[in-house]
Amino acid sequence: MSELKIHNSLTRKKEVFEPLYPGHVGMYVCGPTVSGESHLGHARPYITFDVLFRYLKHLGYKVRYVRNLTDAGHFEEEGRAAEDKIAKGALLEKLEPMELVQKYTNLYHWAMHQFNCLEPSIEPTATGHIVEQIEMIKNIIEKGYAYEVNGSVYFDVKKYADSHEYGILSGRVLEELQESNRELDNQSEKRNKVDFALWKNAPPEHLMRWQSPWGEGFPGWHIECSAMSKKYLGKQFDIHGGGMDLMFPHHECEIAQSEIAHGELMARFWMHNNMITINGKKMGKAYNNTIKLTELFSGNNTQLEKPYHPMTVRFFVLQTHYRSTLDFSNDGLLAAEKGLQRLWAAYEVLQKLDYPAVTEATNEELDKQVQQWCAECTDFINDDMNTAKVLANLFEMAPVINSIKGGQVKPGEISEATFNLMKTTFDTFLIEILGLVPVKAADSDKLDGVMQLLIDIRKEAKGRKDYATSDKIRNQLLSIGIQLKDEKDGTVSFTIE
RNA sequence: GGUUUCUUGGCCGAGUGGCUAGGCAGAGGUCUGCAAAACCUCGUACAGCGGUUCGAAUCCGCUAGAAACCUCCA
Repeated sequence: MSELKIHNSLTRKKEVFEPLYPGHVGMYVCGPTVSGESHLGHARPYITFDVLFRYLKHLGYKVRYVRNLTDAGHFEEEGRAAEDKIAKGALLEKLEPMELVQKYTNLYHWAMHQFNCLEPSIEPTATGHIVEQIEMIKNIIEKGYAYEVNGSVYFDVKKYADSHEYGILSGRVLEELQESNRELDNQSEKRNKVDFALWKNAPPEHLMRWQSPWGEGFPGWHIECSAMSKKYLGKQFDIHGGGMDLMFPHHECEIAQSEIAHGELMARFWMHNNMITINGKKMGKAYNNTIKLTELFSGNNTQLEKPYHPMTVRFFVLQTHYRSTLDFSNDGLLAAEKGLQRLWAAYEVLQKLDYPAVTEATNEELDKQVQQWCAECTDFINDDMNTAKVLANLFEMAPVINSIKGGQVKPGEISEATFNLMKTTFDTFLIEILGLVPVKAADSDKLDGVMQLLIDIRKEAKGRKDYATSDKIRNQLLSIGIQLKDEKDGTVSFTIE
């Protein structure tokens, strides 16, 4: 029996996972900024960590999964700024930040639901924890690692680096960062260009602002995660996850400010999923190649040949290891769509099969092979969540399942126990851990009745060799996405696209 | 400019020293009224060059190409 190993970005090695407190796991994942619509890039981390959340629960841990919503910051919506100027008098026409937050939060939750991602245990918002953030900043100032300039507060990275490892996560070297020739905003206020803001003084036009000991302003970009993770998971917790692009500077800054405020390394395991690329390029505003999730599901984007079902996307994501880049393409998704369909078909067959009570397998080799495939699923998921390999093994078993139904494998070739193990393995891994759900047609009872009628009519037509009629039924059903399958025993089943 | 990573068969994509990944597409076959579905069989791929080793896709070096981070970003 293998044990769960996780690649820790801190050490860049796979390490055996053991929680800080036996039986409990605290996990924090950086959530989205809800000032815009969720896009394909969001699919990756939240599906990845959903699988981890599911697996940890499967292992029997009591897991507290905290995933924040960043709702404090700059808020603009296309077209809204111009409107604002025109309709200055009407309060309801003005840009109301929380209105946008609500809108995009709803869309994000909807998309996560489509992906069958479990809801996190706590989903704290940055605006709901201004007090905690201010307290934490005060704490850091008291300890002498932050300074105030013109109503803004900055973290003193250089001082921190004198006694701590700044760059421990990202491998950055402070001197090299300082040599960087990039120009940043408010450079003049900072003692060093590597310093980062804990609190920013709000210019008059800034929409979101709060009272603080340093005047009206808003929290810096990194402090919310430190403050909220501490509140709900403690000074130190087990797992902190997020996209690779957050490693620097976001997570590096979190580590530094938490270390000073709480005196401990905030998380023991840091996990980072890799990026999604489109035609080899990272998806992002700068490349103008963003695919929103609503577009992905509707097909309403020039980069898409057709709409893709959320389960196809989830499957597509899980077919690649989370630390590899995942290149998006229509061909890739199309292949995933077909593959998943085949896997579902096998899963449904497995659900319906009656297997005889055979204790001794007559085909010992096959029996052993199936047992091995099942056992390996555990090893693979334990090996830094290798979902690609788990899926590969499930695919290995598809022909066995279909052969039992088709008669190529005789009842008794594998034992009943092995057959049941196969069933359990599919339920546990495909459904429970990987979180894939079968695509169900609505109104299945009535549809079944209609289908049975058509199947009967076709059967009668075939009986009198009226192939024109039987083929018409078959072909027209196919054209609307319902495929008839003539089974060996003469029965007919169907699948809906 | 600095840092890091990647380059696998038609496409996608696992894999870190010796053993078949897997999916999609394609070819042949079984079944079928014909199909579809299902089942069986088929590809000897690891950017190039050199090195280490009994043995390398897997380790080391060089070359070429690509990407990410250094700035909001999942």
